[in-house]
Amino acid sequence: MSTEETAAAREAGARGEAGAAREARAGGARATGRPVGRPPRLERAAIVTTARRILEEEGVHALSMRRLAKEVGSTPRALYHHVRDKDELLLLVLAGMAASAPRPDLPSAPRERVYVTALHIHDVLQRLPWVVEVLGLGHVTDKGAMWMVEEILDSAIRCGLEPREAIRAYRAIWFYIYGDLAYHAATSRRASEATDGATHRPIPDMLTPEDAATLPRLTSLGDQWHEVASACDVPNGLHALIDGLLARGAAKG
Amino acid sequence: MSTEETAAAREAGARGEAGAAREARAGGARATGRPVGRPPRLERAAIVTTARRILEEEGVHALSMRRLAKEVGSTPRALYHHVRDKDELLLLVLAGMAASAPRPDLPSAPRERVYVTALHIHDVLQRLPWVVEVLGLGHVTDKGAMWMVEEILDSAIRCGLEPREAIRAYRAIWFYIYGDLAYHAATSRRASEATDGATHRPIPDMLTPEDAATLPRLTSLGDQWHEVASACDVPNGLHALIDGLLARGAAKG
DNA sequence: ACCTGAACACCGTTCAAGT
DNA sequence: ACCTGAACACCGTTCAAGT
Repeated sequence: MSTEETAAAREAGARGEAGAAREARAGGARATGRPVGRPPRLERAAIVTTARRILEEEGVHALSMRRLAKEVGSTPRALYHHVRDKDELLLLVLAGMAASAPRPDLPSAPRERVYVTALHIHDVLQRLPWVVEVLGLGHVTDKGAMWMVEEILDSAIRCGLEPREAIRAYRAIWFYIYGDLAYHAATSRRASEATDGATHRPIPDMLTPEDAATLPRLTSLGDQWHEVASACDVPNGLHALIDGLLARGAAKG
Repeated sequence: MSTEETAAAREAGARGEAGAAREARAGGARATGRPVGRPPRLERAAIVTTARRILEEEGVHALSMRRLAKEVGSTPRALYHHVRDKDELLLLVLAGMAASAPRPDLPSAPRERVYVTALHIHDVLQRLPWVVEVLGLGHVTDKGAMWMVEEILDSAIRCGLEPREAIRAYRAIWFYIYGDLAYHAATSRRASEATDGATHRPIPDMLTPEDAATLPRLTSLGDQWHEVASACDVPNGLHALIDGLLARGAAKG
């Protein structure tokens, strides 16, 4: 009971004090020793854990408040005593996710530290497609992931970038990683939803013979497109992007 | 295309519909001249146009089949005679969007052609946030946008990249652009939804004083983060990315 | 304080008819 | 062939009570 309380408090504390205070009060007693109202049957931690399981197993589209209520053996209304709304629930599920992957060993050369950290961000999130979907809703980063931002900023500055250039470099790296993950999340989602033969039609599949004149490169590429598109090019792309970002900083300084 | 036109006009006129002649067309008569069933009151084009207006004015979350049916003066079921499902409707709305922006003049140097085309993609889509949202659902590109892919591939190859390196380069550029657009779409969506004071909290806003030791760069950056993040850095980021991509190709060849 | 059942205002999609 | 009204199986969220 007490361990669950601290777990809930930790979870809530990741984003604010109000939730933690409520959890600490719940099931407790007044100064008189009399229990204060009905004791809780549900715990925030149980709700969040079940929500995370649904997200992991079936993705963000499968998580509804009604479904979640059923799985924790309660009613939709009861959930709203523990989370303000679905948005807050998603934030709570996100909190602490970064800690699920061990922090990698980093090389000493700062340029390589940028690269290895960026690739680590990508590799961790690639295995957690639901996290990418939730981030796509516009939610902030888990605080446990902040060391990665710090590392990229610090290494970029040690490579000669001005602080604000380093911020821009971090953001460019993040947009590239996010774009890759979001693209693959979207295409695999569509592929799994495909009921009939209308599978996903990537760029060159909509070409007709008369396009050969105006789109010769795309036409001649043919099957190579699918082959290249199905392989992961993020290591190569990150190297190119980081080289470009650091070179532009070095040229100025 | 004459007898059935009057029939349709009569039908629609009896219902008090204005502009009935415009709607009388497609499903008309056989070679026999016999009308084949009830003439259509709805046209696919009208449905798609109204859907596009809703998307432009209020974004993808505002488009529902029921709302759309109301706005075209019909019922939800009737829409399904003209589109297979909501997915097909979104595809139809997307088709032809690329033609809405004039094709820019391109410089002659291939490296600059890659850059100008990439920036054009970004600038066009930045003004059409709903398109980004629909693309995020995993839909394919409008065929009218294919010249941009062709241009980037062709110029990259003329810069010395192998065809499959050029594909990878195009994809890296697209992921970066898409990441930037999706990020800004998500944050502005959240900002407009913000009911209470809980506005969007970007990365450094969750720092506490005791984080100064482990996250010194982020701590010292402070307000610079918001300043840099609110400015558009895509031109700079594209230059860096393209430099890196083309240099890596040149190094090999 | 916490929970329940019912309701409100929505979704996408389909059934069974009507014209 | 095209349309309508009603229905099915869902949503997130809230009201009015019960314990």
